[in-house]
Amino acid sequence: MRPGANAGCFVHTGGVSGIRWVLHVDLDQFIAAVEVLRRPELAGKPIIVGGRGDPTERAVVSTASYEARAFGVGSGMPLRIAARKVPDAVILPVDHEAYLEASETVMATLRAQPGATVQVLGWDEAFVGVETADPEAYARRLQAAVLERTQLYCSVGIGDTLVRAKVATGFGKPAGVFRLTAGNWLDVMGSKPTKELWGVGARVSARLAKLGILTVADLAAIDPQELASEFGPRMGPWYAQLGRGDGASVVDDTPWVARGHSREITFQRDLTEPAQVDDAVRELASRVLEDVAAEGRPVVGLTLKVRYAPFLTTTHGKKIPETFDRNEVISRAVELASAIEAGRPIRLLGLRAEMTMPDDARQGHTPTRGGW
DNA sequence: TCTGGGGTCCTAGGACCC
DNA sequence: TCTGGGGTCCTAGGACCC
Repeated sequence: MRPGANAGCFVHTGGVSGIRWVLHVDLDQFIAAVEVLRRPELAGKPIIVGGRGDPTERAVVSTASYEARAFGVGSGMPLRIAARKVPDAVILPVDHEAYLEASETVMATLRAQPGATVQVLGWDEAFVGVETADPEAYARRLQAAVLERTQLYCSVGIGDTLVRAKVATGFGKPAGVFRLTAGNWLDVMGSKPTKELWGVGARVSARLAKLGILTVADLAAIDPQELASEFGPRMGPWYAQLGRGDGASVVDDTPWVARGHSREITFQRDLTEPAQVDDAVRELASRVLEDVAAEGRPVVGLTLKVRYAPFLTTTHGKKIPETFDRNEVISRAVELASAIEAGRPIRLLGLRAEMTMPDDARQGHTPTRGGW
């Protein structure tokens, strides 16, 4: 996204006249739906996908079907607890390749639509920018095309900004279409808690509440600079903008360039021996190196993440001179591990490698943390 | 018998330099 | 013999998203 390249709506002067719209396409219960496609007998059953499909292991739910969600199961919940809530659930292992393949077919279908600019956000969602006089009709055509090509249902949010389109999708689920613009934003969202906004989580909404800001309408009314003292010069004003639903309206199909790659291992039994830690770090380093090698860009930094049982997480990072050298990276990773507290049980280790960025990589993002 | 794995970006504070 | 002010770089930690 390019801040400043962000003029909002305009009227196309030649050919088909229309306003530029942002559509947000989100597949319904994507992972569960893909599983049902290859196992039709599962249709209508409560399906939980997570980890290796074994609810006795440490793992979490990736997706639950609507039938399972009715029992209170959702993404991120420990698999063990989810299994307890739904005794009859079908529990399946995560199959990344299958979802990736389905996802690529969906995205290709979106890109094939006339006039569409597609910005992929993840396996199961994308922004589509388009000029049209009838965005609802265009949304219905997108849904029909995706369904025909993949047998998957999706919901579509229509907006005059990325934020409004993204939030609108929630009102369209399942398989529906909903439009949010500057005109109806406050009518629809004003009374909702700030946590409903894309980019406001539990922590920030709690800090906002302490300032007396409870609803989206409260947040929309705040002077952006007023939040800067609480949240910093960038995040403060950005939250105020979120409250109004304002922001970028340009869908950017620039191919994504990863800043780095990371790998994590959760141990089924906590590690206690230094030798186990050493082995695990070497294993992580070689996995990360495979991912980095596929990019062909040198490593410039390493971060080791350590989660001690029960749930204290620390990180140890280091910049390193640009290198492709495998042994160099592994020995730096092992060095980082020397910061680990001796004798303390370890539940998770993660290693992230940062890479050099190409010169033409996009700069000056609006804060989004984890999307585009 | 709590808490995956893959990402991104922001902020605070210390070190260091002039 | 007691401490300015501005800047950059680096690390650790926090927050959020799918």
